[in-house]
Amino acid sequence: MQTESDKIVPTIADVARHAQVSTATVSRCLNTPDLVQEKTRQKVLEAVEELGYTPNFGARALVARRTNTIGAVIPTMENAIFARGLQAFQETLNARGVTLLVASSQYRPDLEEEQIRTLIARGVDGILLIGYRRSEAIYRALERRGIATLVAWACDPASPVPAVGFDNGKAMAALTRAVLARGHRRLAVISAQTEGNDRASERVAGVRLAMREAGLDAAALPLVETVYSIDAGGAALSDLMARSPRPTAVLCGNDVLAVGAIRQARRMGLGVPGDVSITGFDDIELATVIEPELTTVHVPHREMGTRAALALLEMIGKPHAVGSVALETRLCLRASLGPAPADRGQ
Amino acid sequence: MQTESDKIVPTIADVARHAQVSTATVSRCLNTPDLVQEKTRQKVLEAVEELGYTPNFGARALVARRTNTIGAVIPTMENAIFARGLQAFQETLNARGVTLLVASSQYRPDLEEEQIRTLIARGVDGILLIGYRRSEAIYRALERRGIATLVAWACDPASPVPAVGFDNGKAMAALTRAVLARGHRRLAVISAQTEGNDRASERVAGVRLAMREAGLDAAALPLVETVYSIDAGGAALSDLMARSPRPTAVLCGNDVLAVGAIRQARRMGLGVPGDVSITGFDDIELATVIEPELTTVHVPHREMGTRAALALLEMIGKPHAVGSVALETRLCLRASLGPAPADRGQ
DNA sequence: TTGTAGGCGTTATCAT
DNA sequence: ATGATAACGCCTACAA
Repeated sequence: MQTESDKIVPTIADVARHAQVSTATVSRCLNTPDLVQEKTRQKVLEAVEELGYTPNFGARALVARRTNTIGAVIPTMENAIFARGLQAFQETLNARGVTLLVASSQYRPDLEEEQIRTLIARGVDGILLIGYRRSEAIYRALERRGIATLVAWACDPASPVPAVGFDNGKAMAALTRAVLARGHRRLAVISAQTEGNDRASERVAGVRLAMREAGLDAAALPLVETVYSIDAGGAALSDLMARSPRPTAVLCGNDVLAVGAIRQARRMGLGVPGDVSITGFDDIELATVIEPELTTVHVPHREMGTRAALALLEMIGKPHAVGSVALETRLCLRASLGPAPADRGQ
Repeated sequence: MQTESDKIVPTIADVARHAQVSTATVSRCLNTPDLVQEKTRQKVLEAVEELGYTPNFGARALVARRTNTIGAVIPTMENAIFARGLQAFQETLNARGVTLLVASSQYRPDLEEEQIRTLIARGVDGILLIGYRRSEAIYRALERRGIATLVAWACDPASPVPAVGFDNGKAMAALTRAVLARGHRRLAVISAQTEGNDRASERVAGVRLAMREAGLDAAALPLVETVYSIDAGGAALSDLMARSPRPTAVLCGNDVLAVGAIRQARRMGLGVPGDVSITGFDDIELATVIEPELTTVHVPHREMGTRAALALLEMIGKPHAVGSVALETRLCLRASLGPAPADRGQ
């Protein structure tokens, strides 16, 4: 029976003693095997095996001044979008021997700042952040320590911070044009909270842009901001449909809200798209599960995660600024968007 | 303009010099503030602020022999179930100043072992694992280092490894009984890969158990094992419905597969539950988005994540085995399960 | 090819 | 209440 106090974590010195060599030789066997003779290497590796030795991470980080760790702060994991991108991000890092440290901010700027500081303190070599909007102080802290910083899920080539993302506004404007092309004139929007969330605000701005292009009054656009959930999307739809005049098309800031809106329409006895067209953004699996299938914008989440990982690794290797990458999004026109119903004077 | 070489990470010595005290005093100010005079503390904290000092994690871990880090290895983040539980797990840890290190195994035992070893090397204080099934060697390695280990998403009180989870087999058996009670006699199952996945195998075993209780031939149960995706669930349904005799109820190992099966039934022109009843497991949001809404088993994912975090922290505090916790699951009877169609001789 | 020894940044144990 | 100093485990000149 092994009790707690028995726990023995072997150190490099134990291995050295066991193999009858110096600690330096052990270290070399593990880090630069070719600098040591076949025979001694054999001996050392055996000792390593036998003792179950693993280098102490802290000690190694202390001297190497690198942790082989990358941090990511995302709003929440409980969201297919981030989960999918993050999974790809993680797989890519992992394949290169880099560990991922994840934190979530729950969409709260104060929490995000705290999380970033924690990651800094942990000595991450690089960090992935969602969107640009945060305090200058944080960016300075990162820069001062030479921590590679990359933004994802957004992309503004004008920003000095490199990004791997896409143009939220442009994509939403394109979708809005497709809606307008079907004759809709009374639009409404259900959005995630725009406060402190540049992705959400840019999407709303995209709708407004397309409306202005079409000569509509963008300022009058009915807009409900709400939290991220299916139920919230439903509640927002109820709200909008109670207004007068009723919108004929409701553009949602993401698929989750859109699915909630469709479900609510169904419960209210409204036909989609007969009575009201509904669109989403992201193209997650949900989009083709709902009936009618959802018109949305496809975002290459996995590609974004993978390329973000590669970009970050490159920045760490040679810390000279890499350029931003804007990935292409794609309109997915599905049954939830139809022609505007004939105007019956209301 | 700041170039890379300018990066200066202040150390405790810099702070000490700045505040004209010893490094010991600085350390005390940060860790045991009451052991130092108000006046000097003031001075030190100012210096800390001014230099933007953060203690070096590696150095601290080296001497403290604790990292305040907990690792988790989950099959994938790209799965609402794990994402949700993990999010709660993370929030709870975070509130207590502990950082989460996440790795994913992509359902591959070899990768999982590698990930666990990486986490061990990083000096995690504790680790969360999904299900029990893995090599003895890994459990030994964890035990030898005194790393608190907890299993989630499963719960076998007989195992020496503590768990916060639920009884997959019992829950699935209960659901199966509800299906049988509606007159179904020709059941079939769509499951995730059972190889190396105790949650999946136990669910299948639960179905068989309930069948035997009802005097049915459990060995003859049609079973399709497939990967985790909506499309795969659909393909599996096609397969099953092509067999003779056709099943009247298809029990799926999780909601994602079930939703895929329902969508496929819709595409094949089959009525659910008129022609075939379909059930899931997990009760994720998807379950009430699909039409008809899905009969499934509700699992308290967030509660599981939170309690797992608390249990792990407790184990780290005083390393004497804590007991396993079996959470209750709940049947959610919804429209996708109906009475067995009248037998028309085939 | 291998060994010796100094130092990485912190904390904790002694003194003072 | 504060300061000097010895670990902690590892890597890497530098020496042999």
